[in-house]
Amino acid sequence: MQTSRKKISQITILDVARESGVSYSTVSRVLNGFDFVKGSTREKVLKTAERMGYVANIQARSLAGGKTQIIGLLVPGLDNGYITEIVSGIDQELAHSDYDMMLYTTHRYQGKESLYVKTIANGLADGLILLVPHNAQNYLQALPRQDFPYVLVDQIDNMYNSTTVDATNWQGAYDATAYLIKLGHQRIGFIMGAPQLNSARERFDGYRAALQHHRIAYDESLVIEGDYMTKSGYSGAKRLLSLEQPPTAIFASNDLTAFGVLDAIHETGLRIPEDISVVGFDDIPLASLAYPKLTTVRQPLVQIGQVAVRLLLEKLENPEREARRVTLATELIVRDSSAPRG
Amino acid sequence: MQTSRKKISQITILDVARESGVSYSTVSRVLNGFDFVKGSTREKVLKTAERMGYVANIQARSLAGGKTQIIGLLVPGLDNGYITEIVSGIDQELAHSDYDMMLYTTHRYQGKESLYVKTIANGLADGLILLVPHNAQNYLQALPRQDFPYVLVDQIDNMYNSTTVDATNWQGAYDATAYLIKLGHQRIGFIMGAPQLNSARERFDGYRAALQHHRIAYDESLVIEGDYMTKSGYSGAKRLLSLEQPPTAIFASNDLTAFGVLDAIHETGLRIPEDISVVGFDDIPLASLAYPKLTTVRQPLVQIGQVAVRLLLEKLENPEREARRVTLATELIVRDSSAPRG
DNA sequence: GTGAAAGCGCTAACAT
DNA sequence: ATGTTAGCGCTTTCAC
Repeated sequence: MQTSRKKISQITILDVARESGVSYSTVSRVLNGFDFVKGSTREKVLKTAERMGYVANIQARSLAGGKTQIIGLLVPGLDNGYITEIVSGIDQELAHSDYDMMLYTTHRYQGKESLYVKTIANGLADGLILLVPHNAQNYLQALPRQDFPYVLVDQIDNMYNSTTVDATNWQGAYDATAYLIKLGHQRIGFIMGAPQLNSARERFDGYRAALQHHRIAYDESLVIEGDYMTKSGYSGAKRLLSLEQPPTAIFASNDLTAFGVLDAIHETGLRIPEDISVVGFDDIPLASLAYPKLTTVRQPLVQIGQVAVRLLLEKLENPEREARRVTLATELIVRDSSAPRG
Repeated sequence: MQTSRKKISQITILDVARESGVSYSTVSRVLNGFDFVKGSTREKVLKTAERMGYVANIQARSLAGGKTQIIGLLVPGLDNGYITEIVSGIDQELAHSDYDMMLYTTHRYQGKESLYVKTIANGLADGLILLVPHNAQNYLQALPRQDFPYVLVDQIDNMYNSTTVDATNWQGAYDATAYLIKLGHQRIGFIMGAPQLNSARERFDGYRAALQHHRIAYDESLVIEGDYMTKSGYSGAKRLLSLEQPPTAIFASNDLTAFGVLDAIHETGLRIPEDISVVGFDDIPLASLAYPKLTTVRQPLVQIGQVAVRLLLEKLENPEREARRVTLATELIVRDSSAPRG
């Protein structure tokens, strides 16, 4: 179990110190951008460090109580345009900062999440972004004390008062449903997302609210449980289509689900949108690549990631800052998968 | 510049030692699975560590010369199903091991790659997987001595004798082209990938070889430079379609490019595959979601990731192991975007 | 078998 | 403005 590899010899701060004729800590100060260093000394140190190809040892820095300039990112998985878009936003925003990103996937690793959080918070990173944590409570509990800076994305928590970023899920779903109603659709199927997720519940509520406001009776048989995955869209649509009175439109809780719906409908030979309309949610990049191009509710995915980073950076700079919740607006994007009721 | 956050107090190995009435180093030995520890002691230590919620500090472990149980992963970006599929394979395989993954995106950060490599190799990780490094040489050079374990995915390097994983790009392209020829196509457009990538050149060679073997004259006007991105597929197809004698089939160097081709063709009103056939490469998940479903050359993406991990783990266990190159087979997947010449 | 002690490379008081 | 020194939490000789 012990393959004690020799430590690869490194150029340390000490080497740089020796080489540039100053002390140990002066080099540290220069490297950390401290003020009280003479200009000429700073120059000299920087130059020799550069010349010697010095690279800071993050472990040591972290251990000694310094910052790692790394922010941890916990995501369920990478198999989803929704996630990767947000990650991309995080990535972009981080590029403008001095921070690097370290990404952990929790997918398939049940129960490992809290270990990850602990490890990250133990010093591996200066801050943490939790993407769609399926049970935020558990994770947050794992945080050693609540003073470790973190931001929740697309999931609220009601135990700790966390800083969060999300989108107007309710409003988005309401808008999409109202839009379909305006097109003349009365029987609108709904395929729900993973019910443990806040967004799924909010979208469901938005759907129902729109029906109610337009005096359309809520029909339980038109609502299918799902999990935000393509498969659930496929099977859900199959079920809806086999109803005695099938819907003339289907609102899928996210685009991935909508793709499954599209597929199921294609198989039956029905035409989209002539025979049946389909609307998704998220506007992931593929939405406009699908055939027909998907009408959907756009979440500003990239922006969500960027805002998450900004909020975290704020916290990092000023730990006393109050937690807050930022909710970004969604927008209905009408493409080719929806049309007036035929 | 200095927001000296207090170090968050941790449960250390020392706490566990005190609590279980043994020494400091005994705990370390137990935690590292050393042999010479009495069974009862081991039990006791393990139990108290568990009870106290002890989580190892990776920084400290690494600094002291231990292993981090982290493998670093360098990817250009996450905006591509091709990458995320491989990452997913890596992730899956890692789940069966004691290692965690730390992912770095180099996208947009020109010149930062070698810094990353250095940082990672400095102790942040025990090994490194480089995904499609655009100029491997530069990175590898950065590795402090050549004894840091790493694996190259989908890119060969001819300077250092690196362990690599890739797929049969040449053969795959040959097969796809030969298939189109067999369908009766004579004028086959080709949209190339990013020319600095090995895979792009190999696929191009495969395309030409197939033409030659079937005695079809190579027509330069049918070959468009691209970069593996959707846009280049779109603009490339537009150009091909506006030719005096447009091709009856287009072979795109990857699926992303093929999507752009599909889009461009749809816009002109031409039917796929009746009027024109399209073939891609990679078989990313969307390939079967596109309309029409894309005929493509499947790369075993997930498997590539898995193999990369296995090779790295081998190296980790036995640093003396020789470098080797594993090339996995591609497979032509015929779907709905190709048909005999009309 | 187990404990004591010396670092790993760095930051952050504390001096000067 | 710069040097000195004490750790951070851990692994790893070296003793016992």
